[in-house]
Amino acid sequence: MDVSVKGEYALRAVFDLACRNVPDPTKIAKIAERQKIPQKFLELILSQLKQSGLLGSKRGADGGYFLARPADQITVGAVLRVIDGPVRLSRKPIENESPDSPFPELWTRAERALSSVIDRTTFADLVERWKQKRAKRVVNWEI
Amino acid sequence: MDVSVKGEYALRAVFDLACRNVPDPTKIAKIAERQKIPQKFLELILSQLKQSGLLGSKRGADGGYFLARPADQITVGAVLRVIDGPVRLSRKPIENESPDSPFPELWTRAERALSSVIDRTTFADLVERWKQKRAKRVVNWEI
DNA sequence: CAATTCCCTAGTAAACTGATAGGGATTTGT
DNA sequence: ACAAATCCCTATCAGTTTACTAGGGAATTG
Repeated sequence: MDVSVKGEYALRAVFDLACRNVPDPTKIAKIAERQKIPQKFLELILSQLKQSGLLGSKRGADGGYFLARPADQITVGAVLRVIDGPVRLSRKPIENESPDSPFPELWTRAERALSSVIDRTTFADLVERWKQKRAKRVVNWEI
Repeated sequence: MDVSVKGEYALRAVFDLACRNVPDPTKIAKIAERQKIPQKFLELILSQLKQSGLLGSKRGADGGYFLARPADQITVGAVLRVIDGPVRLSRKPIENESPDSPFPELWTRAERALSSVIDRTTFADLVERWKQKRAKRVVNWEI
């Protein structure tokens, strides 16, 4: 029922890329440093995100990773599903259970509720909210 | 992000008790048999549920387990929290993260969404829906 | 052409999961 | 009183998963 550490790393990494919404590639090392993620571990994560089509990459000097589409078309749910697998409460339909169990319906309702948050929240949303929060903070500071 | 097998066993066991809403204790062995749960494993689960106050028990011949309160006052969420720990998407607040991260807010929104399902669904609800489904099925059969 | 970067495959210690084993403590019908 | 039934408790364990680390190979570029 938890998002793994790997999943959180993935979210932080994509958020990092979404923040600087320039098309220039960002190096793994930079992301790892800024987000405090073990670099070699991050390599695996970014590679997975690339293979699933969320990120693009460029090799060689001045290479790096970048968002494969605009930040408002990448959801939190999409990233989590790539890294942590299907977002569900129960595991695949259980065998030993009586066929008319009351639980499958419960699970679908729970999953819909969850999905309504993570599949409707894009990284553009996250960046926007984050900027607003920062702005507010600065104002309070100045007062 | 998954409910463990142990968690599902716990739900099935409590549901089993909620179905026969008599105050008579039900034996572990009976529940294990009906719900197809390894008996020794179920003992651990029921013991946990008892220590957390959701179930009561009686020893000796004609002993067994029973609901500690009416089924409409026991939620799915309560059972899951006892067995699988706090129902949350992210683990406890992460240290290495920048203090004004956009994620904590996301997690609370997700948890609220999840909670709105599992903490509002009681075992009385589950039993009722299950009975309605059975009834419907029988009607369709007869047609 | 050599430096830089991503890319790929393995390995691995520690924790967690889903059990099983073996008995001990209590109650109860008789 | 006593033996059977039942819950109660601790320990153990194989298998899987998690969170990394290691080491190099492949592509790109200045």
